[in-house]
Amino acid sequence: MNISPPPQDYEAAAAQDDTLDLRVWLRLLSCTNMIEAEIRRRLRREFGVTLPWFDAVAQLYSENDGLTMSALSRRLMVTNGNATSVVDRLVAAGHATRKPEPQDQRVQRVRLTRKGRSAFERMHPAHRRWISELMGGTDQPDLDRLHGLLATLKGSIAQSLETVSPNAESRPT
Amino acid sequence: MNISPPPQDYEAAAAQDDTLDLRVWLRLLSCTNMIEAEIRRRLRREFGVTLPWFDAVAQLYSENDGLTMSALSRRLMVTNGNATSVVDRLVAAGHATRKPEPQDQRVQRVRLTRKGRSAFERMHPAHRRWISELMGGTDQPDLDRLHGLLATLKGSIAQSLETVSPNAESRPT
DNA sequence: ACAAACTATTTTAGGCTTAAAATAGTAACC
DNA sequence: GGTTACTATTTTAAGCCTAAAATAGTTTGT
Repeated sequence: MNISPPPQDYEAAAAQDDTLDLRVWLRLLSCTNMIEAEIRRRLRREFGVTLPWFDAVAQLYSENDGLTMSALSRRLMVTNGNATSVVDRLVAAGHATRKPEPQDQRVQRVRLTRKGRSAFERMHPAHRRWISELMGGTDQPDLDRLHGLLATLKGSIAQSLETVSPNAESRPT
Repeated sequence: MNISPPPQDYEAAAAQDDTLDLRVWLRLLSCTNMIEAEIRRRLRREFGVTLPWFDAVAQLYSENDGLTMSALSRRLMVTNGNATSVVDRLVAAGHATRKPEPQDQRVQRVRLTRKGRSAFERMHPAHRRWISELMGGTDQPDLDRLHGLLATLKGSIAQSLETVSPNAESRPT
C-alpha cells in the first residue's frame, strides 16, 4: 500500500468518485492543453509567430477567395470581436487584406497576401511534423478508434447544444 | 454526387488528404472548445463567474491546506504569471487568502475562504450536471473506450515532450 | 561566511478573448 | 417609401494569458 503522488495537472486531480464523464472531460482537456502549449511554444521559437496568428492564417490559406469575418470567427471558434483584432494585426503586418464586399457593404472579405501565403508555406510542413511527432506514441489502430469515438462525442455535444438553445447556429458569440 | 457543405468549424475544414493524426488533433480540439465554451457561458449566465475563476477555485477546494502558487499554476496548466493575476482577483473578492509560508519565505500558500468554499459548493453540482448533459449522448461503453484511449494518447504526448526537452518538469513556463 | 547556483514568485509588455453595446448596411412588411 | 427587424462587423471594458525579465529568498560548495 502506497500513497498516491501529488497531482501534476488538472486531470490528475480527478477523484476516484468522480463520474466517468467528468474524468473523460478532464482527460480530454489535458491532452488538448498539452498539445496546444507545445505547438504554441514551437511556433514562437522556430518561427516567431503566435498560435492565433497561425490558426487564422491556416484557415485563410485553404480558401482562395478568402473568408468573411463571420466565417473566419466561426471556423476558429472565437467571437467576432476577437477575429477583428487578430485580422487587424494580420493586416498591419501585411499578411492579409480586408475589403468590403461590393454586393453587401456590411461584409468584409479577408484574404491572405502573397507575403502571408509564403510565410504559412514555410511553417506548414513543420507544424504537420510536430503533430505527428506528438501523437506518434499512439499507433494507427488506436488513432482510428479515437477518431471514431471523438466523432460520436462531437455529434452528441452538438446535439446537446441544439436541444438547449436551438437557434445558436454558430457559437460562440 | 453532391458538393460538401461549407466547413462550420476548425475541424470540419480538415482536408481529405490530411493525415490521421492531424484529423484526430483537430477533432480533439473541436470537442474541447465546444464543451469549454458552453461551460463558460453557463457559469457566467447562471452564477456570474468566469471559467478561470471556477477552475482555480475548484483546484483549491479539493486541498484543505491550500496550494502554493506553483502547484496551482501547474494544476491549471497556466503560467505562474497568470496564476498571480487570477489569485489577485480571488483575494480581492474575498474568496481566497494568500500567505507566505513560515518555513520558506519564497512560497505563498493560497487557501479558499469560507466565502470562496460556499460559493463553489453552490456551483459544483450544476457544473457536474452540465458535463454529464453534454456528454450524455455518448454511452457508457464508448466513454470507457474513450477514457482508455485518451490515457494512451496522454502518455504518448508526455513521453514525446520528455524526449524533446527532458528537464521540463512542469510545463508551461 | 560568502559567492554562485537555484527556486518561487511577481512584474512587465504585448497580445488574446469574451460579452455586451454600438454602428451601419440590408431586407421585408405594409 | 418609411418603419421595423435583421445581419455583419466593430468597439469597449474587463479580464485572461504568455514569455521574458526582475526580485527576493534558499541552498550549496568551499
